[in-house]
Amino acid sequence: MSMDRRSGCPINLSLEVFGDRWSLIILRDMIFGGRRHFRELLNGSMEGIASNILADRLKRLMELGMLTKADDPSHKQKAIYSLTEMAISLVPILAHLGAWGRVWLPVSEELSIRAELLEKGGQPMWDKFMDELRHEHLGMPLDTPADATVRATLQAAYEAVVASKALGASTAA
Amino acid sequence: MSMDRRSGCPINLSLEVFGDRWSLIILRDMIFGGRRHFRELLNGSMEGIASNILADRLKRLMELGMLTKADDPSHKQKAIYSLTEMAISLVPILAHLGAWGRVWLPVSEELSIRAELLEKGGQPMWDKFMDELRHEHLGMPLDTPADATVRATLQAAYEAVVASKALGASTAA
DNA sequence: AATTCTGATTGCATTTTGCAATCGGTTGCA
DNA sequence: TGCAACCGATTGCAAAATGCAATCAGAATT
Repeated sequence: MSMDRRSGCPINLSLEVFGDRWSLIILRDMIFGGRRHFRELLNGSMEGIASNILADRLKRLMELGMLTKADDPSHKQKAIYSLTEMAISLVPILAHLGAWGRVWLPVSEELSIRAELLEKGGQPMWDKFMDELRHEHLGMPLDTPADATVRATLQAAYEAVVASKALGASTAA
Repeated sequence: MSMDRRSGCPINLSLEVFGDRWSLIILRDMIFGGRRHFRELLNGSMEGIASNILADRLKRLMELGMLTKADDPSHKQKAIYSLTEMAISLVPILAHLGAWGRVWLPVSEELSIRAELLEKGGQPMWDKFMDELRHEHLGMPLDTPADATVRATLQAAYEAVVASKALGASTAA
């Protein structure tokens, strides 16, 4: 992954950050999956990222200022990766991207429910989510502490679809 | 460029469409630059795309349903590339991406003025722009014909910044 | 003491990219 | 009629990125 700086165009520069097949997947798993450790990202990735690519992209995202790394007090070898504000502010873009993909690409039902909810929730939901991420990753106080976090809400919806699909399959069989 | 279909996640599938360094640049030049021909895209590209990469991406974007190709009546060898609705509906994503890049990346002043105006214009401006693109590329009637198109407005702002920078440089020297 | 888990690194084959040269056909101009 | 410029690509080749499996050393668990 080179860093050409081919032009000062905002879209081009953004593409030089995300214009590969893994960087945004890693950020997606951190943001929506709540993953913070190397192994979580490695094994939890649905798309099966290779460890050398993961290591390379984590390093690159740190150099770009999207992530920071800190020692995990509970384990001398563990590193905790945190999102920076630069990465947290991608939430609206991810929401739009998910919404677009849901319309135009062959998404699976259970994996697109999150995108659907996030689209319907709109800016208020994105703001709440970003606030929660700032709390988790930057240690900032929550604006308005809520009983159900956005991530938990999305996760619950996902699991409900998976359960209903399993039920439908078993009754149909 | 392979088409893995690594997972049915909307973000992943979107990334399998845009997750490279050129596809979105080509769409940007077609959408904001109004380019329709191979040579226009080849020579007009600020980032200097190679002709084989351009040919490959145009083919791929057509396979994905983002572009169509038609003969140019004025020239037996010329092909006109048109955006499909799938591509036109990327305008809000490009607007967000530009806005994000403008905040977090070392954009140049003259190249980011468009992103700034597009961000300030918000959804109404995006809607108007998409309407104009549908007219240009799909032959649809304009909802509300306006004197100044969005593209012309953005282009004029760009040229004003270039001119003022040139003026500033000459008076400073 | 042995096993498992941690965040990586290494080697290697395959694929993709970037670059320059070139292709056969078309057009505009002298 | 000749000829240069232009049309959308294609080809060859070196360099870089990717995907995959094996492996690493230190730390924690059993």
